[in-house]
Amino acid sequence: MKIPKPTVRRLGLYYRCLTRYKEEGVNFVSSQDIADRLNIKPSQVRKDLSYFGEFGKRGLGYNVSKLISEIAYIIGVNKEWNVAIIGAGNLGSALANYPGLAKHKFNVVAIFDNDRQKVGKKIAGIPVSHISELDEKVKELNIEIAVIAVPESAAQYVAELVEKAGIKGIVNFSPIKLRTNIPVEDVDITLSFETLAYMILKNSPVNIQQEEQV
Amino acid sequence: MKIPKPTVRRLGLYYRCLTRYKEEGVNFVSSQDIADRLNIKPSQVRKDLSYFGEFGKRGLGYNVSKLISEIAYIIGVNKEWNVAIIGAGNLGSALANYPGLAKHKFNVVAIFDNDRQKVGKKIAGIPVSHISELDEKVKELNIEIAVIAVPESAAQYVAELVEKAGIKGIVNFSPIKLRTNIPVEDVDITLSFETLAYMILKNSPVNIQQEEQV
DNA sequence: TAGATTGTTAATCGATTAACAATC
DNA sequence: TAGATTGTTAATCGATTAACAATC
Repeated sequence: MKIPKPTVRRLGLYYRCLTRYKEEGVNFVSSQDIADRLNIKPSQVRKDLSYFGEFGKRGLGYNVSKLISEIAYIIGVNKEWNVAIIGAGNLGSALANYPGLAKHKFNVVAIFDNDRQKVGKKIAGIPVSHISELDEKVKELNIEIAVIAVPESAAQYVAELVEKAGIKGIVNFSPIKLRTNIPVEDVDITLSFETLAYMILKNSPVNIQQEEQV
Repeated sequence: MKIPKPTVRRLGLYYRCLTRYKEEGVNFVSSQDIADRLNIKPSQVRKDLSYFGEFGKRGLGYNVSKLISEIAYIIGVNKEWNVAIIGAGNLGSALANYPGLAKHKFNVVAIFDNDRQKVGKKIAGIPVSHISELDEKVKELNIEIAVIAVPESAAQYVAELVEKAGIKGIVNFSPIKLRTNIPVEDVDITLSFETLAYMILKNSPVNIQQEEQV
């Protein structure tokens, strides 16, 4: 069955929401409870879960611990992932230092750059390797995910190297659409700022733009 | 007229794509040209632009320079935006140091934290202010956008402070859904990794999960 | 049993795409 | 004029939501 992309993304949100409920000592929740916290509709929650099985009890709701482990299994959060960061610039270093990744079992185990000056230097305790060592390190360290944090001009080329090296998926921070045969998730920070800028302009009550859009 | 959210986001993509065409010395492009580079359909491009006006010439296409300035005006890129980062942790410092923002005229002019230890220290040349100075600095520096890079537990509270201070929009890096009356753009890095993880699992040819989803 | 809440169907809503007359 | 490409309508596709029988 075809699973809608937004459903997959929401699965991650459910996972977190349920983790919070568990921390609060709650054992059972209804789709309504989850929906309220996430600002969505309860039928959305039930529909999303129904793609993967029947996890609830009618009249009762969902067992929090059980649902957490079901979702963890579906989205692969029950597994550790080894991650390589390509590009040891500002963004790359930031991600290597970001504790949120390791917390979710995405372990940064290698950092690559094409600048020989940077090779050998440590970022977040990890020595930077030259990009030419990619194939070797991917096998050695069992790397499955690559983060692309290189300038736009190098991104497509790097994506191809990454795919050839046998990496299984890419989180792409560069602002271009990569052409690959492996899955890519785009995180486009600048685009988010631009979208926000548009929404702010549209929001302002006194605004020439407003007129044009009506 | 109601503009679809995806259209607004694509406007940013068109802007970049056109900028590249301009750098390449191209004067006119067709919707087909743009669509090819972005992996979308030409009718999508024309439809998106049509929400805002008639910018092309039939038989000829679009004047690159003219379309760039039209889109810049629509999404507010022709304007400088002053940005405050709330949270001087790893993510906050990374964003302050990220040159991609200033390049797109999103100028980080202030950084706030509630940790007195950090106040006064400089990040990317900007001294960290205590969060209690928010109102004052927002007026003084004409801050319109806040970046929320604080832990989950503080995010909603900070969002309310930000709104009260008169900031017009939020880019939210915390993993919770903020309840505000001003526009919010969510950048959920961990969620992107999780979504990728799911896609990788689904992609693997030999996989127990695969069975369940069919 | 009565009340609550699921899982699922069908209706609705919104976004994408194809098709084509208009026109450069 | 002939060829190309727009702007826009209508058809299609996909995702969300309401509604409700099933059932704990």
